[in-house]
Amino acid sequence: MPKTTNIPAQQPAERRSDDRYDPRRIEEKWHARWQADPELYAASPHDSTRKKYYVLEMLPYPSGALHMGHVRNYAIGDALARYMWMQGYNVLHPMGWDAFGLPAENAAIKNKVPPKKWTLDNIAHMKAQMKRLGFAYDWSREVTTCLPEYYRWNQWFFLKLYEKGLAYRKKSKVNWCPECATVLANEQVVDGCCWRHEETKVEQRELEQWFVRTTKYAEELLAGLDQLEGWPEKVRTMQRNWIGRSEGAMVDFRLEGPAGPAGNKITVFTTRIDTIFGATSVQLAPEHPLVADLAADDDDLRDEVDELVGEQVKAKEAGDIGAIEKHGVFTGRYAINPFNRERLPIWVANYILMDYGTGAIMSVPAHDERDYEFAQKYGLEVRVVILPRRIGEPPAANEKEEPVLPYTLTDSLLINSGDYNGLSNQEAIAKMTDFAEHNGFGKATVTYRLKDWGISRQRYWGTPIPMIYCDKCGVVPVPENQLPVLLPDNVDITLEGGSPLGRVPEFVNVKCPRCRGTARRETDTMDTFVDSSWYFYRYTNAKLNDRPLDTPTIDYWFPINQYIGGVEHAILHLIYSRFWTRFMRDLGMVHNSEPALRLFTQGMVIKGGAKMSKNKGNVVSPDDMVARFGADSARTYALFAAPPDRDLDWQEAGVEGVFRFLSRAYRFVTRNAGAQQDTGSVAVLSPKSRGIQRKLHQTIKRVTDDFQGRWHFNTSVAAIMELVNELYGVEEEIAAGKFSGNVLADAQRKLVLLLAPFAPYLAAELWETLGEKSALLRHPWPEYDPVFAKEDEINYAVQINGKVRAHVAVPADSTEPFVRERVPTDAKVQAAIAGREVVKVIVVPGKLVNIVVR
RNA sequence: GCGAAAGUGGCGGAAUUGGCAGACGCACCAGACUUAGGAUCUGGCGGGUAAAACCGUGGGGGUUCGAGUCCCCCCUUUCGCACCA
Repeated sequence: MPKTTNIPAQQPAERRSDDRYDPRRIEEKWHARWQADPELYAASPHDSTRKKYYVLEMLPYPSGALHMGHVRNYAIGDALARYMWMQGYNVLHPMGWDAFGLPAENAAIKNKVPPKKWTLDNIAHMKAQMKRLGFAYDWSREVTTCLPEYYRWNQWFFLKLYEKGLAYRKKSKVNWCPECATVLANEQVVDGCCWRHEETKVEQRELEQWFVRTTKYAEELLAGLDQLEGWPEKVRTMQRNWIGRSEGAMVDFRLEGPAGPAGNKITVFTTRIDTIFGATSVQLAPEHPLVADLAADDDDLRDEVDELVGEQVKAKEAGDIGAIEKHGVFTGRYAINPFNRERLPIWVANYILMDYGTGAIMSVPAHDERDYEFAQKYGLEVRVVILPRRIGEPPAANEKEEPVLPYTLTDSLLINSGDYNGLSNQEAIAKMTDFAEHNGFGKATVTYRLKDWGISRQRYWGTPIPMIYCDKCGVVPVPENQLPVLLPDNVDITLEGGSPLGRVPEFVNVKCPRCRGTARRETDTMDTFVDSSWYFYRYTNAKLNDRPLDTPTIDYWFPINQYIGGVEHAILHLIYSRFWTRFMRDLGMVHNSEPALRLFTQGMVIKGGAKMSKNKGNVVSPDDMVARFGADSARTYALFAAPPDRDLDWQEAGVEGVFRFLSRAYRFVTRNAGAQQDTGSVAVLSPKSRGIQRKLHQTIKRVTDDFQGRWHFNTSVAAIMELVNELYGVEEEIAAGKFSGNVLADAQRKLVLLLAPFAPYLAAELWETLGEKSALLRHPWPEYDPVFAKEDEINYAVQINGKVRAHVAVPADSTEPFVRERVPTDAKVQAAIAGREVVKVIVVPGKLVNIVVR
């Protein structure tokens, strides 16, 4: 353990003990008091007299212990919650546990401890840590997702999804993580690897799985982003990209020659139907169903296609499908362009993806870089059909028909396109789509990159999917009144051979709810992102046991005013929960369409330039920080070291600095708490008293502005440090009885109020020291008075030709003409401009004077 | 390749609208108090100079009385997207 300079316990005992900041003593004292008062942080259920404020931090996975990222996240939310309480709001500030998930199973395998015990033990420990850190949570609303009281409603919602046609079962290629031994959603695959195992390549497996129809809300999820002005633009962009809306048209190209089982036409998706006269081939994804037909009697072609499939799979697994070297093979067959009856060769190409659009494209080498590259490689015709020129504009003298020129949809027109020549691209798109629709070989289409959410997991520690398979009746939902389907205990957990629940006969074997015949339960569990998609609704009424939530209560609390968490959930959790909210809205259970008005994504906590991780051995333990410096120092440092949206480099010496600051605040207030009050006759304050009064109000303004605006709590803390430094500067005057007692008492009380959101333990202790009996948390936030904050005198910076050469003090209420006249007469200024001609004098009121000379 | 954010002392960072660059903290240096200091207090602390001048916000240009801040070009880092037809 590294040696530190400033451990309270190591200070000699003979120092004046009442003068020494001992966070352990203070924090243990208040911790005990706060524990005894469960109502302290409770939100009022329905308080129409006060405005509500719902501040939410993303709930943690109970991995075992809090890390510094948690501390930072919660320190931000807690400061905000406490500030809003002091502003008089009815604050809802809850906490819970995202308690299902694979690590519990891994721990079970490794340590032979049941997942439930492991999880609940971890929760108990982490909850104690949170309480010790002084976070003001309303624990009466705690949500633990692995308990039947919660997950039964996951099952209930699943039945609703099924009832509404939003949950369905489908056999398809799915992402499989061999490390997790389970399927992953598309959102959980990052660069071809598992989101939890960054080194593990995700494999493709053909499985029958449950899907949730997130795509039903694709359009709305996209459009809603425009309204989410309180969300970081970065997150909105990421979601827009993920949804990947693309407007275009489907067009059928009839197959020439015999048709096989896959039909007699190729449907392509294109966003650029206006370039269709420039199409010189049709290209299929290697896994397109038609390819099997075309290669039916051609072993060589089949081999070549297999090679293409292999190349694509390899590139996908490597995560660089974008860099794949284009490779294709001509099938020997042709398709007919419905617009001009041309025969186009049909190719199969390794860069065409089956899971986007229709898995088939028309290739227009002249106006698409990829098609151009492919055409160059294989000698396909390049036919220009667009000129980069406005309609009616005369051709430039050197106009050439060149491929792949940059052009916009409005500044261009069609050529070599039959009846459509001379139209702008925009017009052509509309007319050609119409034409295709009227003639039955195409239609306008919107495609999305977003896919339905695969929620089946072949794991034990999750919500059982409430479905039953009956040989006679098929898929039968578990009747609502039989919920919850309880997760059995004592399950043999391994990471091999499918769902652990499948090895529990008393779970699997069940009577069919319809025909009473023998049937089998679904043995997969739900993705844990189901749990976190709606947990924040449950907080409003966590103990309801006859329904998941109470709509009037939701209407009072929602939407969430401020959501705070890591940017790593920009796609996953934040898109699922936006989906879930709309689904609940359409069930009539909530009336908001978005869960959260504002989202804040805090930066990471790093150490020595690297993210804290056990592998790198650079983890700082919150317990250790609390033991050595106290919770207040750890929390305040987490806010002081960097603006909350930036990465924070944890430096132990910095925590010591904050500890020193809190010590100074503590010592000042304890030493001067009993200062005598003025008798009332002092009309004019001493300059130092006035100075403190001014600094106090300037500080109130700075801290309040930070809460209202940018949340740069690092500058808030710095401002309070300045105030404390200034107070130290007047201690002699206080000791001599020359300082205004009223100003001192006011400054001390307000200093404590300003500290309260950041260092709640210290603030509570000092509040009591000052003889205050009221609850600090509900005490009104101090108000800034501009009259007190105003400077008496302004020290103007005087520039000569833009360089500062002197300072001249003038009374603060000086008019601009006065300053303009007074400043140049100053001796130092005179000396600086001696002998030169004054061309111009620029006065910036309250700041500076610039004298331009020649 | 496309898009976004960032680049300021030895370090973390300040400067919200174009107006005194480096607040606040760390580290460091000096002094005071002390048997002692790793406590506390006071002072110093971008480079440079005896003191000035002068030079300094990734680099280069520009606009302006005045640029960390605005404009143009370039470099680096981080993040996101990347044959999406």
